[in-house]
Amino acid sequence: MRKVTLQDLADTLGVARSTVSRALRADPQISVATRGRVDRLARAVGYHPNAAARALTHREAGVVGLVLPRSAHFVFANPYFAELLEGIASVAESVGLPILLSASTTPDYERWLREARVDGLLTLGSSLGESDIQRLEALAAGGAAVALVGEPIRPTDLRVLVCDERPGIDQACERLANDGHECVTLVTGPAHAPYARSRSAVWRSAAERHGLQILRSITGDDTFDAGRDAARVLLGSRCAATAWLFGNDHMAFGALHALDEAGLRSPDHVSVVGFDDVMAAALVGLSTVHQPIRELGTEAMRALAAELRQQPRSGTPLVTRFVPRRTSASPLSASRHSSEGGHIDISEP
Amino acid sequence: MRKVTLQDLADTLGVARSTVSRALRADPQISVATRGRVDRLARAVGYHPNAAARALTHREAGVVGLVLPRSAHFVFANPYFAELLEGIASVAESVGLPILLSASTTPDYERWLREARVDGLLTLGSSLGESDIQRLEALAAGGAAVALVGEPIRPTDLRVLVCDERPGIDQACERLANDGHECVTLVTGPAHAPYARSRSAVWRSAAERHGLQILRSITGDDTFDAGRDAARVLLGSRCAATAWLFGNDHMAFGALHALDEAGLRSPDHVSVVGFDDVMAAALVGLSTVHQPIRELGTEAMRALAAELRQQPRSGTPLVTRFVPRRTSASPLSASRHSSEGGHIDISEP
DNA sequence: AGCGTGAGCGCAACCGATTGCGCTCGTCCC
DNA sequence: GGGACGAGCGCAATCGGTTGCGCTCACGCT
Repeated sequence: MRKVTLQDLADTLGVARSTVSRALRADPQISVATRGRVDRLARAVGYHPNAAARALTHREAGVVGLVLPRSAHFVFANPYFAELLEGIASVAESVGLPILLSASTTPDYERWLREARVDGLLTLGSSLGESDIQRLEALAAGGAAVALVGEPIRPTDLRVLVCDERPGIDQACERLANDGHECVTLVTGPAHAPYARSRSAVWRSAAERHGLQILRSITGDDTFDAGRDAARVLLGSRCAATAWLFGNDHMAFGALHALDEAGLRSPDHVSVVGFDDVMAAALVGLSTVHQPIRELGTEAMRALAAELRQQPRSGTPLVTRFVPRRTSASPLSASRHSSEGGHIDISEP
Repeated sequence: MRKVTLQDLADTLGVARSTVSRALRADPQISVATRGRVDRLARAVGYHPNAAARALTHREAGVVGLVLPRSAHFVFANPYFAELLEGIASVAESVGLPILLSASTTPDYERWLREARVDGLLTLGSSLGESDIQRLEALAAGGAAVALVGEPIRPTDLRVLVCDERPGIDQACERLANDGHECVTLVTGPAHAPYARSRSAVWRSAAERHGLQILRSITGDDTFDAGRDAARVLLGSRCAATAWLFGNDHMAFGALHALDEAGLRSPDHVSVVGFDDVMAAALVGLSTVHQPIRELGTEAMRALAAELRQQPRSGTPLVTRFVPRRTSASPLSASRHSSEGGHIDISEP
């Protein structure tokens, strides 16, 4: 792949490099005649300006970094991220900002900024620790363009994109209460993740508001397996809860699988409510709190692009809503065992 | 984010730019004393060499492009790609080659090569057309490093990574035949995609070898919906096949969903066999042809990295095998309707 | 003292594109 | 016919790092 340069074009046309450059950028101070010759030749030989040289003079890479949380396995196994990435990728393509993928847990992305390899960062939250967030804030405070999606934190220099979890969660609790539920179990993300603590708190307050008692509270690492294991524990301990509330659909799916393994079915044995409403939720009939995941991704990418272009931008607020499906119903099944109290209430630290 | 340059370091130390550069690269012709001073200062101010400038002199970007087939939706919705990406991303991280994501259906990747934005391309097959492949071959013939994964084509300048589909498919057909199946249906990917034609041909020859008659052959676009629709058609037409063979798990899942909708169950009504063995397959008990997807991704990335470093590399051959699970069994169910022949055999063009 | 030697560093060109400035024409006007 | 003017283009510096080459010393040797 012999790369053709501006100088090559200039040489074969017998003009200066600068003339070719100006002609290609449609500079009016170049005659239409030469511009035509230049354009034709450039097209003929398939000339494209060297990205590195361009980046050097323009002082911008024209690339944004996408920071994935945790391992690649964690991200790609979770359908929530799949939809999020879909939204992000589609906008990235339409605004012409290629995405550099940071599959690392290590702060590679910080180096990328310092190397000017990327102009900004789009960070996917939902498992960042306090320290990660502080690091990002430091970068943003230093003038870097950083957007954070799905991480409910105090407003700072970061562009934070979230949707309001409260309406959907409130609706879910209201519905459960109306259906006759009184005791529930909460299974949320890791206690060290701010996002998980926030969501957990929202579930708690909504439950309390609607008179649902949280018999037990479990935290997992947001994976399918964590949901499955939590369900096994609950089944094994004969918990009296008539509904299980989850921090995300992925864990809820794990729980449904555990129920299936045990020969039980939701909502007959227990109602199951997720959070996210990933596409598969509709397929398996999971009752869940709908979150416009794709929009979350597109809005985040658009916000970042706007910041890079120094354009102001008013984001449309995103909001959640409860979507009742098969896995939530009245707790009327006879297959439930009532407990005589004494269940341990594991509240997170 | 004030970027600190080599010149800045040189100025504060009172030495030449070149000295700083050499010191940082541990050039022996720089005294240990100055090297120490340089290193210390560089670390103190958090210096990182500008990626664009480096790329310009080194004549390589240190980045590889990842070309996703079709739309972002198509890719991220399919668990096969999730696992593939997982493998690719993990190796990319370990060999220090950032990934530039081409979410585009348009040949952006070609521009990236010409702009020297990437040093090589990793292309995910499984839905490329003839013309796409020819374009890639042209790029490779022009000296570009191009790897193609999951696309069984004739050997060329491309590094092609596939695993041998035949053993697993043969085992599947053998098992079905042993279980007493005689008539099957084949549902594979789009007829215009070489990979799909190849896989279809392998299924056909294996079926023939084991005395399985292919009553009907349907092509879909490899999506969940395509599988669901194919199943609906089959259910509606009361096809006599006792087993449905799929080109991938994703479509098989769609079919299982259609069966569920119809109040039917596999293998009671019909045996279902997929291809890929994505993680979810084990969960739902889908009988399928196992393909080491993650290894496919890691091997492809490693092969590309080796090519970029001009290192020879011998890939380990990857192979498939049949994994019987719940959805395949003997065709003994009474709920099946025998057909009186006359079913149309839709063979692809 | 004179010379050679080599360690240690600076000068400057280069990668490829962009851009301010100045040069060279042709044209028009008085 | 000579000067002013502007269209059209070239020169050269610049972005930040890399690298061949040459320069400047201190030192050791005869």
